[in-house]
Amino acid sequence: MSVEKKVFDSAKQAIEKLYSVEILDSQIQIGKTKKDFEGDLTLVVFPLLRISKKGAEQTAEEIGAKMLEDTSIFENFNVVKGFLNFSIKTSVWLSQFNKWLNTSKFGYAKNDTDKTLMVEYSSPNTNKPLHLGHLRNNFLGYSVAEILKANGHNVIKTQIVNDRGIHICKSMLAWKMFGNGETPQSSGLKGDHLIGKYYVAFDKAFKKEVANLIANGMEAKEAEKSTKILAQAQEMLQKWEAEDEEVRALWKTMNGWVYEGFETTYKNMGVDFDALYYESETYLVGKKVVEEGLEKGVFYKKEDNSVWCDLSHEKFDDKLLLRGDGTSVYMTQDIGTALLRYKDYPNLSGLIYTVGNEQNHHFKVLFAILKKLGYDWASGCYHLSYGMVELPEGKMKSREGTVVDADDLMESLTNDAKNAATERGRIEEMSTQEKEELFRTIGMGGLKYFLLKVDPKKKMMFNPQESIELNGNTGPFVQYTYARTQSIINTEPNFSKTINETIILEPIEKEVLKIIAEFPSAIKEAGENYSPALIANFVYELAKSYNSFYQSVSIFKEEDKAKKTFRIALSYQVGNVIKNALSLLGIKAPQQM
RNA sequence: GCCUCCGUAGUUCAAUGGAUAGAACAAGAGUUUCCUAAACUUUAGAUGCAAGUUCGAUUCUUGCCGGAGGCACCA
Repeated sequence: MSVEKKVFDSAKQAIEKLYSVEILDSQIQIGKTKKDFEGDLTLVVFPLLRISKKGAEQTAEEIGAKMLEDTSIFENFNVVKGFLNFSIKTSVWLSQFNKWLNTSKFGYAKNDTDKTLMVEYSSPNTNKPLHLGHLRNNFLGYSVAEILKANGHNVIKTQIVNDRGIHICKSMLAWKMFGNGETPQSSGLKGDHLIGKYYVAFDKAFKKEVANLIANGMEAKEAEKSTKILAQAQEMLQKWEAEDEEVRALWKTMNGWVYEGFETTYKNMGVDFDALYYESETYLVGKKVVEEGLEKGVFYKKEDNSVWCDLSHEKFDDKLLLRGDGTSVYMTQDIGTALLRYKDYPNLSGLIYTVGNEQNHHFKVLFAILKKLGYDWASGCYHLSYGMVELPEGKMKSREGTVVDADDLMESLTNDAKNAATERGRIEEMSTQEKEELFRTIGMGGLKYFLLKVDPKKKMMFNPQESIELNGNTGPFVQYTYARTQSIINTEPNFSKTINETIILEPIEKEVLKIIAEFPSAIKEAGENYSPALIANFVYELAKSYNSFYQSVSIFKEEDKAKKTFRIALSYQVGNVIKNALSLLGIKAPQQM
């Protein structure tokens, strides 16, 4: 049982005895004591004044005295206004510490195998390479999946590959028109970048044609609808839907190039998937469901043959599900994808969509439609909505060339890490290969931490000019702290994992223990809130306090053997917790740097 | 027009309705005969404005000001 839980139980018992009432757990507020006050844990007594019918200080004194009398874990207590601060006996902390030392995967919840969650992330379009926004998405989705696993759930990582549609045809058409048979091999370009080049080329040609039409006296809106090149792309889409052999063959080839490129990028990112879904397959399921829904009267048809869902009871506008010509829209595909997933995994108790907050409305509507179709599992669907990554000049727009490319950014950070490590690192005796690995570990650690330390719900700013900081509240700072702990362990690998519980601790040592103690609740809260940022905040606090300890306390020069052993064991435990916390963020912890 | 979200030091981020609003970067001042100075210590600096609810408000409510996103036969 954790110290906090012990205090909680003690407080509850004391209050119920003192005032002869039963109280709710929510009325007992216990938190860490703020650092300017004396004590370890604090009970806020304000909510209890109605029960005690006494002043704040008097109530606090009464409860404190009772708890001290009934429970043996307290050293003493003090009262400041309505705050009851407890000092916990050092031996209690050390006894906890001994338990942690001998627990594998300290902080992780037990695996309850009956709960399986699916986490969707990434889900790119196959017409252009991945960018900074995708990085936030991927790191977030991957990390949330790891955090949910640490909370004892089974997790299936998935994505929906948006491999069909007009945007794909645009790249294909431009390649046919301007490509002269260029391939990744012939051009030396990564497949996804090659396709992205033709997506941009399409847009250029399209804009040029529009400009010509306007110059010849056409209205702007009219001109945008009248270009030959767009008509050709639409024709290509129709051929694709009709399974025209030539179009399908080209589509397969070009998508193949993109997948090859993506594979490299995902590998560099360190993310992976357990199950893939392709829009080219799921949209057909969606169409079928919509047609069935129409027969059952869940949806309705307009005069022009288009199919709609009435959502007035949810106060949404009606939603189009099939166009007049029978083709599907985004929503149709999403219905099909969800359905297919629950068909493939009937035991899913939740489906988490990691998608940007610009689609908040889309997902509300999707879930409402699924409910209307009568699927009970719809209530387990959750939109993990995250904020956009913004640049100083505003939002990234791929067609305006203001995107930060994922491959470029990862490479540039690895390079920054290389410069920093060559200058400051302890890497002389490493092989070239080990060095390369380390640079990547540090660079990616910096990038991932940067994107994950911010509350996912909030938008965040990225300034390419300033690049990503490697000092301060950063991934490499935490990684460095880990390397320090490993250096200690390597000096004395055979230390005892049983600590004498009667030793006297320095305040900073107790502080480190208190932070370690919070790891289990950090994992729990991060899981409940789908927030890797909580893990990042936690591990930063831990690293900071350990560094402070490291600076002010000598380990190997300590003459008291019991204390020395404790300090080595503390380093060991801090190292373990840092390593595990970082792994929840998808970040590697280097042995030395 | 309607709806949703966001405004915290110069900048980027924290703070289950709780104590004197925390960090980092940038700025200033220090710490290497000692286990990794990618570290540590330290100074200065902030809740958009106005009301309300509360013992207590960055947090809840309302209004205003400022910013972002959404409401498509786009994905």
